[in-house]
Parts: sequence; C-alpha cells; structure tokens
Amino acid sequence: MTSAPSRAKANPTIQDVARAAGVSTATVSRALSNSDKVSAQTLKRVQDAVEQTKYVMNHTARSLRRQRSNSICVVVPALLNSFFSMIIAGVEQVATKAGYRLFLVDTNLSDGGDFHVARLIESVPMDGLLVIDGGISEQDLLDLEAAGRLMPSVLICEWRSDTLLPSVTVDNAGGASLAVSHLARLGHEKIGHLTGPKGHILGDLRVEGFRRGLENNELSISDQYLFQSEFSMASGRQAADTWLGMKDRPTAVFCASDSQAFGFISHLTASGVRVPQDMSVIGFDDVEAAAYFVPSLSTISQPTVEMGRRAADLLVRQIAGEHHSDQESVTLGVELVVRDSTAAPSSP
Amino acid sequence: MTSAPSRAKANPTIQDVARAAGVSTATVSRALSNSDKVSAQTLKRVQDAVEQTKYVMNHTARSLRRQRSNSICVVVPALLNSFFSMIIAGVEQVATKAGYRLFLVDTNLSDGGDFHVARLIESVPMDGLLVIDGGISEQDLLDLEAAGRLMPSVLICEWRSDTLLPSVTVDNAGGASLAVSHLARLGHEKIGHLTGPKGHILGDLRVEGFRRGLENNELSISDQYLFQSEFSMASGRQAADTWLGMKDRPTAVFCASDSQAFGFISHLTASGVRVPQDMSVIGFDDVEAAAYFVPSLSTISQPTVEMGRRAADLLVRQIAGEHHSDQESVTLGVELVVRDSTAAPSSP
DNA sequence: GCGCGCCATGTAATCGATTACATTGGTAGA
DNA sequence: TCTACCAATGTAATCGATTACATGGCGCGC
Repeated sequence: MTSAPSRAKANPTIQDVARAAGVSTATVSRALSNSDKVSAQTLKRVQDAVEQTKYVMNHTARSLRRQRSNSICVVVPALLNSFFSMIIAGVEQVATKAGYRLFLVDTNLSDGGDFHVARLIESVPMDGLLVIDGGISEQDLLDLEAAGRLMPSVLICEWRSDTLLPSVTVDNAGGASLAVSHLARLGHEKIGHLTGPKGHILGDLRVEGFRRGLENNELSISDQYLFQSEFSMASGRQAADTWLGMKDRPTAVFCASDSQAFGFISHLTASGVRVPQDMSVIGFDDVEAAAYFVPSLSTISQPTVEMGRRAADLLVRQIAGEHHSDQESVTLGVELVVRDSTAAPSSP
Repeated sequence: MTSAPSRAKANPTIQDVARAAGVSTATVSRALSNSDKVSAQTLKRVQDAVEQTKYVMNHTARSLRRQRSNSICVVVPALLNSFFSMIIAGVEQVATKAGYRLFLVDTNLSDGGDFHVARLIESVPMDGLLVIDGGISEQDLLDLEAAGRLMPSVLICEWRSDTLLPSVTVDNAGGASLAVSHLARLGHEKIGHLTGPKGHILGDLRVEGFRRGLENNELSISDQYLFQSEFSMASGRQAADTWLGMKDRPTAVFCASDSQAFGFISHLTASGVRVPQDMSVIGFDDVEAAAYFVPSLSTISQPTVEMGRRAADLLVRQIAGEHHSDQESVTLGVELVVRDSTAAPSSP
C-alpha cells in the first residue's frame, strides 16, 4: 500500500460534527437549518463543533435529499452584450437575496450554435429557468411542457406566443415608434430601418413599431428602406455599405440595436459621411457605450436592471408555489434618450 | 386526502428503467455509463427502457456518489466586458468537450462588491476553479489553500505571487512597452498613461511596461503624465478632464484598457480636440468595439480565446490528476494593432 | 398522584445513482 | 472429467444531509 495522496483529507461531515458536539446528526442538521427547534444550549454546542471541525455543508447531498438545488439557470444569447449583463445584474440582486445561486448559460457559446434547452435542463437539476433569449426555440419549451419536465420559468424579452409562460418585457413596438417620431419631428421624411435578424421576435416587433411610427407621422413606407440586418456591429457596418450604394438614400435610420448603430456609423464616418450633419442615426437599448460613442448615440433606453429584478421576483414566487395565477406578466416602459447622433436633415 | 398537485409527477429513476428492462439497477447504471461491461443484448434492452420511461439521469445523485460534480466555476470581474466574454468562449470550447459544465460567477454582481472566493466555494461543490479576476483577494486563496479546501484551480491574467497556482497570462508589460514604442516611432515625445485601478496587478504591470517603453525610447518619465484611473469608460472620461486642464499636455496617451480609451476620446472629441490629429490615443485589449469606434482604436491585442482554451486545458488536466508538476504556467504573446486613433504629432 | 401533551432529541429511512463484492453459467486447459 | 477463470449480472452498501417517526422527560390540570 502506497501512502495516500495529499489531496485525500476527506471533508468533515455532519457525522463528525455530531460526534464532536455529542449530539445526533438530526440535531446538528436542525441546528444548522436555523430551526428554532433546538435549545439554546445545544445550538451553542453545535456551533462550536462546527467551528472546531471546520465543517462546511455538502450541498449536493442536501440537494438530493431536499429535491431542490436552490439555483436557477439564466439562459442568455450573448454575455458579451452589456444589455444582457445589465439584466443579469438585476436578476442577481433579487435571486441572491432569496437564497438562490445563479447558473449562467450562453447559448452562443454552447453546442456550437445548436442550442437546445432540453439538453440543458436534462444536464442540471435547477429549480427555475430564466430565458432572456428571444431567439430560443419555442418548440423546445413546448415539448418540455408537454413532457411535464418544464420547471418554473420566466421569459425576459418578448415572446411569440405569450400564452406559454409568464414574461417580463418592454414596449418594443412603442419604443421603435418613439424613435421614428423623434426623427420625424426633426424634419426627416426618408427614414430607414436596420432590422433585427429574420424571425427574431424583438426584431419583428421593432419593425412593427417602425411602421406604426411612420404611419403616425404620415410618412410613406418604402420597403427598400428596410435594411435586413442583425443585432451585431458587423451587421451594421454591412448595412452601411448597402446604404452607401443607394441612389435615393434615407436621411435617417432607426437601428434595432445600439451595436448595429455603432457599426453603421463607424463605416459611414470612415466613408466621409458625417453623423449627424449628413445622416441621423438612432439606436435601441442604450448600452453603456452609447453615451461614449462619437458622436454619442441617441437611442431608446430600456429599464434593463429593473427587468432583471422583476423577472427574478416572478420566478422566485413561482418556485415558492405562489400564484400560478395565469400569466402574471409584466410590461415595462421605454424612454427616448436624445444625444448627438440625430439632428435635422441638411437642406440639400 | 386531496388530490396531488399536477406538478407531482415524479421523475422516473433508474429503478423504473431497471424494472422496465427486466434487469438490475446496477446493470442499467453500467449500460448508461457506456461501460462495455454489458452484453449487446441487454444494452439494447436498457436503451429501449430508457426511451420508454423517458428517463433522464439525476445528476445530483450521481455527483453525491461519485464525489465530483463535473462542473467548473469561472470567476469573472465583469461579464459585460467583452474581453472576458471572449476568454470564457475559449474556456467553454475546451471544458464542454471534456464533459464539464460551466458555472459563471460575476464578482461585480455578487455580494454587493464584497466578494469572497471562500464563500463561493463553500456554497457549491465544484471540481475546479478558474479565476479571471486579477482583483480577487489573494489572501482568500491562500487561506483556502492552507485549510486544504482549495480545489484544482487555474488563474487567468497576471497574478501577484505566481508561486501559488498555475496560470495563463499574457505579456502585459511587453504589450505596454509595444504601445509606447509605437507612439515614440510616430514622433511623440510627451507620452502619458491612463493607469489601471490602484493595486490591480494588471494595471501595475502595464505601468511598468509603460516606464520601460519610455526608457527604451530614451524618453523622459514625468509622473504628472501618469493619470491615475480605472478600467472603465467613465474613468477615461474623467482623465480627459484632467488632461484638458493641464498646461503642458502630453501629445499621446497609452490607456490601460480600451474602455478607458473610449471614454477619453469621447470627451476629448466633445471638447473639440481631434483624435488623432491633435492627440493620439492607444488602448489595450482589442475588444470588439475597438475596430468600430470613431476613430477606430489602435490597441494591443490579446489572444483572448486562446487564453481561455489554454486555461481550461490546464485545469482539466489538473483535475484529472495529471502533473501537479509545479507551476505549469503559460504566457502568451500580444500584438500591436494599428488603426486610426494614433498619428504623428501635429507640429505646432 | 395520574395522564395528556409538548418540547428536545435520537433512530433510522430516504433521496437516486454508483460500485465493491457475490453469484451464476460457461469454457478452456490439465 | 474436474478445476480455474472469465464474463455478465445481481445484491446491497454507500455518498451526506434531511426528516418522519419514536422516545423520554417535564409541567400542568384534574
């Protein structure tokens, strides 16, 4: 027999504590679960024993026995987007206070783009699910629901069939409409739109709001002013190329995301087009960088942190078994933030 | 007795599968753990039974029994910084392939800024730890180590006493020096530096590299050209105010992070100072937005994804028990990326 | 003084999968 | 033909905490 590796040193268990305190494991457990079911005297003894043995609880064992893990899973499309990070910050505030740990999953990272909620859920036992990704397969969720395997869940951001689960959203269409009206008030008549990715619910809603905004301001809708795009900077840059190649260009565009706006403006500027003198650009999200971009970006601000808080609150209550009261969903308002990237059109 | 709530429906266990397949639980377990220890015939029977019962494994139970959770924890200072997200992407690639789940923890979010690794580790049983946060209390780690509670770990980014744990780093000082040399080659003689936060190892190393760069180029070092700062955009903006208030201004600055550079340039531009015509600015990190900023940002690029990959690889091997061969650490190189934010100084 | 009930605590079953050890049947070698 | 061994499978202990149920002691009311 060779000597055991130094790593061996098994962790102290509740048994060790019980022995040290001269009580039973049940008592130790009760003492530690703050049950007021033990006398002050033994509580003290147990606490001392914990101290002495350097005991730390094995959460795996607790989870197994309690049939709950005290953790919730947050599914995000892209952690590197500060918009999502802000939401998560809000989630964190509430969830931690309620005693839950957070498990973050980035669908962009996982599975090489072929993400399935089902697989995720199978792999880890979670008490609840928070889905921020509007691009996730709704069918996946429906299937899970049907299989009776869907844990308490809350959706953040718009969802297509809102009959499925409670959700926290903002007024996306309204925000888009706000942006268009801002441009119209400045005097723009030829207004374009960099859309979100095809089939993405947020993108679709913002297109809808864009259309409504044009109607409200009695402006005509030209489909060639719809730039099929995605939420990324690279995509915004591409759209700028398209724009540069047009003969009848819009004098202002509303971008479905700030990232797109950055890419768009970047390429325009590099091509000698001045924003906002020659061209107005407004975004959506109000990420941190929006205020620091050159020019600083006019945009639609969402209450990101608050969204996270509300969603976490809904979820925690749902896990606790309060109210499956159908569809306790929340819609929050958005706000127009005017900065330097929008101005009256130059008279030609 | 009231009827059970609809949620009841207990998950099928390995027992159910065993019954359905007409074998023992041991056999099911072996069949599922890919052991080639079962006959092809029974393997098929078990697989069918799994299908039929819709069995999914309970990972909590497995973790308890196996004494390992197959998950590793990644500690990050700020998820919203795409620099970290890129590293995580690299980690993910390797870790997932090796069968590990990722648990992300953002120290900025947690505990209201009062983060302790110890508390984290106590709360979740993890097989390994990946610390990307150079700002984390080293004492915490030392204490854990002393208590014999430190699991296999790898540090990403520089660490103060590199005797503690294996790490993956880049040549921070070298990068800073590269940046300075670039500015010097352009003809700048009065070069400033926006430092990282006080006491932050990365910041300190970059200051060191900054000094070395000046020396190498036989430029004088003036402490008043050191702008005490932090890694954030807001902090960069503040530094710009300081700069604007100086009478003998540097003609170029090296920023310890791209974020700072954004904030700095943003405020300068708003104050009528043109970059790079009146002032050159170079950053560090090469985050995605650097290429899209106006002007596009010259910077020092780090192999972020690769760092993540290497770190995960080190960790996985460490968990597997290969080589505690002391200090298998890795240092990767950095690269100068010249874009539009740096130019020769204007002759006054 | 007796019994009822409550409080503090102990005993042991339990959560679900893994695995050491036991068992069975079959086969190769002497 | 007999033994030794192997492959396939079953039995039951195990991981560590929780908790239903059991127990013993004490106080209170009649």
